[in-house]
Amino acid sequence: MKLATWNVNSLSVRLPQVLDWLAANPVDVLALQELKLTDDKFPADAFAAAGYQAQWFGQKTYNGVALLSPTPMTDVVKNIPGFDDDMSRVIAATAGDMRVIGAYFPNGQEPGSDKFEYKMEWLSALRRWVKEELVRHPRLVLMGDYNITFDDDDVWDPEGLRDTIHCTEEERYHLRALIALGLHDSLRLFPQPPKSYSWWDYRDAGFRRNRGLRIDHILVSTALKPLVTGCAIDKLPRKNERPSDHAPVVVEIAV
DNA sequence: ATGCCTCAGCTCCTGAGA
Repeated sequence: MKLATWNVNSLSVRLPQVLDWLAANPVDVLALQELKLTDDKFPADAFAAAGYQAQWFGQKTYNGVALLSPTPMTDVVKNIPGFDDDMSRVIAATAGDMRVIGAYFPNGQEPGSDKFEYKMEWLSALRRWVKEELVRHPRLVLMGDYNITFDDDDVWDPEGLRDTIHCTEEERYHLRALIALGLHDSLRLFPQPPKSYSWWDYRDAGFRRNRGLRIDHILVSTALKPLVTGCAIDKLPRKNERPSDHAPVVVEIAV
């Protein structure tokens, strides 16, 4: 199975690019984040014509997540059970015998802000739920835009950005706590080019200068880890005209 | 320098993203 995650920063704008990408990169599951559209505007017909069924959870202007797959997905869950949230950030489904969670983690804006506090609460709730999901579904993939870097290797300017948003110890604590549940960072299971990032600021020629962050991750459960045969960031779509600021991350699992 | 892009929308500016 091949699975991928991509923050498209408006599906309305990026739909042609997503369809092009799927044509060149057939996958079993694609998780999308930042749809920025309401459910009634989701282009289900366009994906169906391309051979993909969809489950989606939209929201006006902000957030919004979806899962695409050529085969039916079941047991769909939207957002974190038991965590009251007015933002559409999580969609989970079973594809084959694999549980897939696509998530758009809160940005957090700035340490100490209300949005940062919400991010911490959201992360705690996610962890409680994923812990339960892992019991029910040993074969589990948690992928999406985490808005958190693991360490300095994920940051183009570790000194300049130390303790800024995406790079704080509080955020990284939560990321390590997810790992401690029995999840594994797919990308780091394989050698990668130095300075591998998944997001680059639109401003100041961030992509051209490779001033980026690795904040989009695919975590796999311990049962899946030995079956993972590859993981990579696909920088090609970032070179498109009118690109998303994020690049897709792709994992291959021998199941 | 609370900006430098990009996107949505209460659209010709503002808020948010990261």
